[in-house]
Amino acid sequence: MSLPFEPQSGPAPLAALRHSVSHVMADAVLRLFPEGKVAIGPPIEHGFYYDFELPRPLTEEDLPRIEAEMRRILAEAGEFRRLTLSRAEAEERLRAAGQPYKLELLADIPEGEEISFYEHGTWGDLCEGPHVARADQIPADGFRLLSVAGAYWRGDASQPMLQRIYGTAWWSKKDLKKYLAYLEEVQARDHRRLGRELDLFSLHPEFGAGLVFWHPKLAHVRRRLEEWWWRLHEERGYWPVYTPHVAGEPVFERSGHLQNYADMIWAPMDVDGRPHRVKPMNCPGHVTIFNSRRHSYRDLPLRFAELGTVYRYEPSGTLHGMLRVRGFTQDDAHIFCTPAQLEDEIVGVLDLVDVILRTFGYEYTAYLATRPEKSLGDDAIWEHAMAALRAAADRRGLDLADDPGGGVFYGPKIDFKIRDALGREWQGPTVQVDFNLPERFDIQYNDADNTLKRPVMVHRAIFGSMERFVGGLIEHFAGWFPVWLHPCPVAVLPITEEQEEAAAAVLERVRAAGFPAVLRSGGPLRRRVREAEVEKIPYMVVLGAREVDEGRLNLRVHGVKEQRSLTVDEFLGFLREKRDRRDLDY
RNA sequence: GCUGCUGUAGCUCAGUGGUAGAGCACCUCCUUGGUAAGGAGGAGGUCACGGGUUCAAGUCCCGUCAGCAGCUCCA
Repeated sequence: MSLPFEPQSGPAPLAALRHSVSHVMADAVLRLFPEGKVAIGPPIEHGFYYDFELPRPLTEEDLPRIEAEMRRILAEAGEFRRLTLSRAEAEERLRAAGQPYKLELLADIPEGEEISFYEHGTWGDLCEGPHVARADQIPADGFRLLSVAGAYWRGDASQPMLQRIYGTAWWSKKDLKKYLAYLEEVQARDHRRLGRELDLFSLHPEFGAGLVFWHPKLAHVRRRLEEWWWRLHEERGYWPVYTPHVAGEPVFERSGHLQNYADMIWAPMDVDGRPHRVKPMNCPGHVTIFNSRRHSYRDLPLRFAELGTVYRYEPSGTLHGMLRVRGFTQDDAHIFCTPAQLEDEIVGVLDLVDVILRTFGYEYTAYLATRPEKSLGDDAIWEHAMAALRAAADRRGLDLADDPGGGVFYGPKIDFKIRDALGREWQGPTVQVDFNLPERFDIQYNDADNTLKRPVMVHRAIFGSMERFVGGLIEHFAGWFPVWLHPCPVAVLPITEEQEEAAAAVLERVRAAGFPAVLRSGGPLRRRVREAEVEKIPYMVVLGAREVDEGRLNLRVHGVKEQRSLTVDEFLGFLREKRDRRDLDY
């Protein structure tokens, strides 16, 4: 993740600063809670955390107190000293300090490795370092404690839950302020907040947690995306299919989903005495269509596409707005091809991924996820698939980072990570080769030599889920959708009642050209301009007596200082161009 | 799912165990306005839900549901 500013450098790497601040924080927390136990406290991307076991839960109100204590410590701490101890000495010291978690960490240090402590003032901690040299190098106004949350000891859900304090630290107050401003920007773009403010979507517990209601404006965005998506797929030889949302349980036993992911599938419902399930995936449906007749090698590759809505029973604590939900629509497709066609098919997918991601201004990185420990299929077939993925990426000039062992049990894949306007990374498209499902459903084609062969299957999704992708777009664009997606790019504002008729005529023409628009009359213009701006409407057409006389309109564009005078035709031409080129700016 | 926090008007939030509040949004009227908040009035509440303590609960206790910050998980 990259930040929109270049942080100042200091006498040590930022990570050393943050690590040191985390030590000072642990010192401060133990001064306030002498019976507390400390666990781990590493530097992280833009700050640090430290995990504690404390006699009572911390609240946000404790953070300023801890910060104050930290500043007291900094004033008197002096040097950060590194000392190496023998294992016995270290054990003795941690036992005396009553620090069971540290003793566990010590026991994990392999024999023969150096055991080091870092001390400042009266505090010492088992630690590899590195740290700053002296406490006075830490700017007292360059750090801030941010939040408290639970975290399992060693990240293991069966271990005790500790309390984690997150903080951030920089070499200057200026950088800290910039970072806090960045966090505020992240908050201001939060799709849940914009979803409410702009009336985009809602969630309703009485319908169920994690089920999204798309309000008209966001539904418009989605429809535009879907229309474009279908056009791109039809141009590339995909065929639309529709498959049922519910299936008898044996379908998911055969696919293996029930055995492997029972927890993630919604509870069964009884239909005519037989258990049925709501589908967690679209692939069994697509395979079933493939299998409904005998295929020739001449049919391949066969590409089935569906905006398929699936339901997965995600744990309650993981639900998050539109980004992590229990019902969502995948932009799913399955390609059935011969092993020899695999590489070309993957090239086609990589090309489509690039076309789609570039349109939104997303940068992306691709990862090749290789064979995991637990997996199916023999080595030769894995090798062939990985070679195809690599060769395809190579032909596209796409660099593949490695994700060793990150593949799914049924085959290797390429995953994309996308970077949004704030430099944050999101889970992006995925292309997966599958050897398992063709096997399980015994799918075949009749080859040129009149023998039955097993096709290879490629799963791929580009948006991933409409919910997650559109939620991400809300944040990426901060609610300012580009013209081609915008649910209402134009507000027509007559200055007085005198211009209402002319305004209505302009409104009609804008709408007829395919752009949603609203007419807002009554009350001061200032107010209506503000309201349209708050609603994130990029184009305001202002009509006063002057404009009506001249047969022109006055155009106010978001983010542009100068107003423009245009005819309606010029304005519509301008809008069409923005739309058809899918421009990202206004 | 786990830990902690939170749940009061559509939104953001005040509210000592004793008659339910503000700003914004909404509605009505006035204002006819030149590029980010004109004025006045009005309506709006099962204080998340279910139990309990108490003469009395928005307020204290327990449970449920949901949301939030993380953790674990995400075929």
